[in-house]
Amino acid sequence: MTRMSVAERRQALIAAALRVIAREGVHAATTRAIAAEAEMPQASFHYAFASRDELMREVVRHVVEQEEGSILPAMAPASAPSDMREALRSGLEHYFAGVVADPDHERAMFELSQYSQRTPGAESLARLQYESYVELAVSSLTAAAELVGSRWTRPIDEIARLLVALTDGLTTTWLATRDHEAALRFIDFAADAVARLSEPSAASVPGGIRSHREARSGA
Amino acid sequence: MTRMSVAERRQALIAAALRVIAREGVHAATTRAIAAEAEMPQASFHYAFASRDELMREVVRHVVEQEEGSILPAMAPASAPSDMREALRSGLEHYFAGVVADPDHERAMFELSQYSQRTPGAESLARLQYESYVELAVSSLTAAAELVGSRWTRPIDEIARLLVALTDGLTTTWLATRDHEAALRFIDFAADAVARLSEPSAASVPGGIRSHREARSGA
DNA sequence: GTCTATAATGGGATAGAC
DNA sequence: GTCTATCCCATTATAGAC
Repeated sequence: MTRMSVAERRQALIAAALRVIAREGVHAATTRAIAAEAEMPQASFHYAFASRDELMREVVRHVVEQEEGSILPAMAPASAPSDMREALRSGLEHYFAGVVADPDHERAMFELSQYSQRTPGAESLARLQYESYVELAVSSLTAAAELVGSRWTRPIDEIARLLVALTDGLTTTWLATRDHEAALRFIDFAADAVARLSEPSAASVPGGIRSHREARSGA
Repeated sequence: MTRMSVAERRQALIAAALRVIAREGVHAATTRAIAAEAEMPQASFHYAFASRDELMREVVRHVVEQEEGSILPAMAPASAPSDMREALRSGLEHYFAGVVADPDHERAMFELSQYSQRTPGAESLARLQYESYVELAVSSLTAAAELVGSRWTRPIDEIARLLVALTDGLTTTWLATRDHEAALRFIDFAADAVARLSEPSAASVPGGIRSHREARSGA
C-alpha cells in the first residue's frame, strides 16, 4: 500500500464506497467498511478525505460524471427499428435489462439521491444527478429521432424530463415489487405514449395526425 | 405518563417515529429521538418494543394500513369532469397537491420502502406497501370510469399498476428537482396516455371517438 | 507519509431502584 | 410497572509511534 498518491487513494475509496453502498446500503457505508473494502487501514481514510461527508459528496459527483460519460447506445439497437414506438420500446427494454442485471446499482443511485436531498447543502447534487439523466435522455431521444426519421413535436428537453420520470417510476416500482410482467407492460405503455410526441420529419405531414397537445391547446 | 397501556405506548411511539422519519429521515430515527418525540423516557421504548427493528416493521405496517384506510376522493373532484382525460388530470393534480403540501411525508414513504427492501425478512413489506397503492389506484380508476361513463379496455389491475408507476416517477422526480412546471407537464402527459386505455361504455362506436348519442343508456 | 492505538461520541439495550 | 443510570458496542476522528 505504500507509495500511493492521495488522488489514487481518493479514487480507490470512492470506488470502494460505491461497492459497499450497492451491496449493503448507504447506512452501512462506514469509514471502516469502506477502508476495508479498499484494503486500506481505516486511518488512511482520513488521510484522503477530511470526513465521511466529504467522501459521500465525492461519490455522488462521481456517479454523475459516470452517467454523463456513458454514451448509452440505448436507443440504437442493432436491428434498426421500424418506427419511433419500436425504437423507444427497444431502448427502454435495454435500460430495463440493465436494471435487472444489477439492481443493487440502481438502488444505490436512489439512495445517493435521497442522501443528497437529506444533507443540508447537498440538495443541489440531487438536482445535478437528475440533470445528468435528462442530458442522457436528450441524447437518446435525438438519436432515436434521427434513426427512424422523425422529429419531436415538443421541446426535446421537456420530452426528456418525461422520459426520466417514466424510467424512474419503472425502476422504483420494479425494485420494490420485482414484477417483470408489470414492468414490460409499463415499457410498452410508455413507449407508445412518448412516441405520440413525435411525427414523421419527412415533407408530408398529414393533417389528421396532430399530437394530443396541439389538439388540446388548439381547442 | 403513568397508566398508559402497552398498546397505547406502541401507537404513540409509532406515530412519533413517523414524525421523526418525515422530519429527519430513517437514519435519524433512533430509539432516543423517537422516545423524546413521544415525550417518554428512552427505556419505555423497550418496554413497548423488543427492538428498534420491531418498531420499524410496525411503522411500515401502519403506513400501509393508513393508505388503505384513506378513501382518497382523488378522482372525484367537485366539478364533474367532462371526459376521462380531464378526470385523470384532475385526480393527478389533487395527488400532486398533496405531495407539494407535505413533501416530507412522501419522502418518508420512499425511505420506508427502501428500508424494507434492505432489511432481510422485510422485503415482503415493500411489496405490501405497493399493493396498497395498487388497490387505491384500482378504486380511483373504477370511480373515474363510473363518473365519466367510460370503461377500461385493459384489466383494471394492469392499468392501476401503470398509474402507480407514473405517480411514483412523478413524485421521486419532483422531490429531487422541485420542478413544478415539469411535474405539471408530466401530469398532462400521463393523464392523456392513461385515458387512451378507456373508451365510452354506453354506446359502442366503431372507429370514431365522438358519438351523436350523448344520452347514456338509463342507468 | 503511513499505520497502530485510542479518544470521544452516540447508539441499542438492560439492571435495578422505586 | 416505570424510570434512572449504566453497560457495551460501533462509529468518526485523531494522536503519536515508526
